[in-house]
Amino acid sequence: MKLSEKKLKKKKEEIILSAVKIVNEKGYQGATMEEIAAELLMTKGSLYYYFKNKEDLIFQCHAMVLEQATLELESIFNKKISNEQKLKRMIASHIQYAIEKKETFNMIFKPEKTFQMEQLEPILQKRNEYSNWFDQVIEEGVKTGEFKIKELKMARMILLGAVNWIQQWHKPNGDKTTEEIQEIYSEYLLKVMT
Amino acid sequence: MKLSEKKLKKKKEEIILSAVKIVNEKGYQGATMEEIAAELLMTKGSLYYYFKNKEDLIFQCHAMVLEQATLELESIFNKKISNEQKLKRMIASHIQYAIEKKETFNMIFKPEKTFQMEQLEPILQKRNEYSNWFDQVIEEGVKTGEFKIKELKMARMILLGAVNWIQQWHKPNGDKTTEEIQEIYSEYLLKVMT
Amino acid sequence: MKLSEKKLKKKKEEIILSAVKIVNEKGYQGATMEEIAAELLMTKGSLYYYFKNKEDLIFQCHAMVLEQATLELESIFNKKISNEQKLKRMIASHIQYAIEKKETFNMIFKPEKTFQMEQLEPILQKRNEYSNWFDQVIEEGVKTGEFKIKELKMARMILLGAVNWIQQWHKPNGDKTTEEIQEIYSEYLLKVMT
Amino acid sequence: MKLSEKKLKKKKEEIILSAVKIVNEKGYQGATMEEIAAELLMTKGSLYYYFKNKEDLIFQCHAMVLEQATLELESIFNKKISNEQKLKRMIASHIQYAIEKKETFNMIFKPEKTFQMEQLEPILQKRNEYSNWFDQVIEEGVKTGEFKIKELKMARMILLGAVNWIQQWHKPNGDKTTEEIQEIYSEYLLKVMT
DNA sequence: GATGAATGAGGCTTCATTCAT
DNA sequence: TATGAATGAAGCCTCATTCAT
Repeated sequence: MKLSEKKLKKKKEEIILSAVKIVNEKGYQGATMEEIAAELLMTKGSLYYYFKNKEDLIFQCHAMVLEQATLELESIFNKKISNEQKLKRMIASHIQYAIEKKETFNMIFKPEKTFQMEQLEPILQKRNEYSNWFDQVIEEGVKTGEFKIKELKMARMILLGAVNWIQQWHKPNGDKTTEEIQEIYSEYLLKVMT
Repeated sequence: MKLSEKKLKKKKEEIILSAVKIVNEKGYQGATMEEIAAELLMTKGSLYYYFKNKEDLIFQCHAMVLEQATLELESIFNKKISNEQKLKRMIASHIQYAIEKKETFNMIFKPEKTFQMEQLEPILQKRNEYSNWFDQVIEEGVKTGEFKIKELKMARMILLGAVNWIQQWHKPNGDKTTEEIQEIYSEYLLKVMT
Repeated sequence: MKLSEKKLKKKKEEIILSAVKIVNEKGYQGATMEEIAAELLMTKGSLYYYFKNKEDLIFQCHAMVLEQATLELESIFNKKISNEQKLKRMIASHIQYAIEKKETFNMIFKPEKTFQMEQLEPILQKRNEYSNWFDQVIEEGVKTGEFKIKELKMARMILLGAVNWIQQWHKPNGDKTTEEIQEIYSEYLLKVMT
Repeated sequence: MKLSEKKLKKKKEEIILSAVKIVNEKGYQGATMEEIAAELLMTKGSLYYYFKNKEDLIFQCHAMVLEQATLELESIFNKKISNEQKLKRMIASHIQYAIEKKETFNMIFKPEKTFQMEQLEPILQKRNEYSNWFDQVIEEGVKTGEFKIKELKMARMILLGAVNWIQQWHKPNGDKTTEEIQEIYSEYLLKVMT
């Protein structure tokens, strides 16, 4: 039945969203099934109808969030604009996640050491996929002469690290708007590339 | 009694070191008093002679580590070298922590959301002290014309974020030595400043 | 409605058979409604259409199994053969249950301590009915002089105990066939009676 | 410290005894850590100071009980009496367990299907050790001509089965004393051997 | 100072049971 | 009739904390 399947999927997603929220507030260990369920006005027992156990649930959180973020990067990559522009936009996209979708963002870049090997592997792979879009743009940019760096990977690491850090200090009502931050960061970070 | 006080302090430090290690491996929630004690061939009961409770212990871990790291920055700042050189050395010092003293490092820059407000405040203050040495060097550099940036705080954030990120990807037997990483990072990051 | 009643009864029996199987594998506590239902490609919710609750279902398992086994003994008792022959055949029948219908057999002679008094009573009564056929044959045999024992009940207990125990050690591919076991057991056990 | 070790051992034994009792009343699955602890006026948490988990506790129950029972058989075997006498006494010993130490007895002869392979193996071995003393007496008896049976194992199985069954029907205030039961059973069962 | 032992709260998980559809 | 979904009680287990010795 298409309908019931859809419903199931939707519910799963709701739960995942709730879990993402709690996990980002409290971390993997700190998040409790109780709280995740309470957020949705469910009882914790119900969660086990949808997910095998806590690890499974948290794993699917990672998977889902990474999926979305990666799609966004991909679409930027496929636009017909200069590599410099692409990189700027990617940085902006990433910053927006860090600031405005703090919850989902943390999930991507705070690799908890809580997964068994079998589950950890696919996550790391998906994370690589995500980073890969940055690498590709930088590489292209180097080819076209827009960027002038030798240590590609290092440059990418600096870039991601700098941007990820934002959510450590950013506060909703700070003295800079999201746009300003995006502007300043991309300006300064592009300096690294040139 | 000077002697017994010294002994007490030494013991406390031993415990803190053990705790730092475990916390960085497992996180705040994951670290157990049992394990922290076992590391020192003690029983967990004994820990409560030295620390009021788990939170207190972990708090003092942060305090101690930050103290040390800050002293190191201070000594660099007081050397008679150019601001560019100072910044390079600070970055190098920070990178070394991130790579070779991973355990203590994490403690500085992974602010767990586990502290009550009373305890959190002094930690944040100490962290500010640490960051402050970076700010001061950058500010001096701008004054002398070595650096040319308007957004001081932002630049410092980019710098710290980039460097902090290292320990997310660095592996002991990677293809770059600590020195190479220090070299590349300070080169690329100084580009931001100029 | 004859037809729908028949259907209902058939379905109930199917469920009972499934339950018998699972209970004998896992015990009362270990058997789950989920698994019992899964065996029949149903969902556990459906079971409650046919049975009031788990206890009721398991109870009816016992009832059904005992019914069948008792009928078998009765038919042996009504044959025109010597009491010695009858007893031999009853032992053989019981052994066959123990070996080849292990699942149903366990149900008869592993009295779980899970029933409330109201439910337990009728089960014990039915079990008595079953045992009674043994008693009657032995009694008749004593009257005719075929058997020579004073403690009838004790003798029957020894007999049943010995035979019930078979399924504790019997393995499908052991070095004795069912027939051999039936032969040896009835020979040895008849020694007790004489 | 000899003393503290002794205390520990004693406590463990107390817990085991409590567990044996509960398990025999409710079975492995039915017995709860809560109840086992309550019996000793402890809290369930404390049990985990002495045993790794439920399985470990129950396993040690089996081990302890089997140990004791086996020692008893061994001492009978080493007496200077006829094999017929030995067998009679062994049966009596076993019956006494079945009747008066019901709780420990069940543990020996109700092989729960709850142990992992690693734990199950040593238990089965110990059970074999126990049965072995019966085998040896029977074998010796056959050699000396006291017993006249071909199927040794079968005879032993009949014997054990019959005796184990006692506790299924025996009630504290029945019309036979333990001594009478011992008398009748050994008389009837020795018939099988001759 | 140190520890063995106990505790109790809280977390994960299972499962019989219910009920709207 | 059947089921998908939800519930809540109960069980196992962990662990910070306490305290008598």
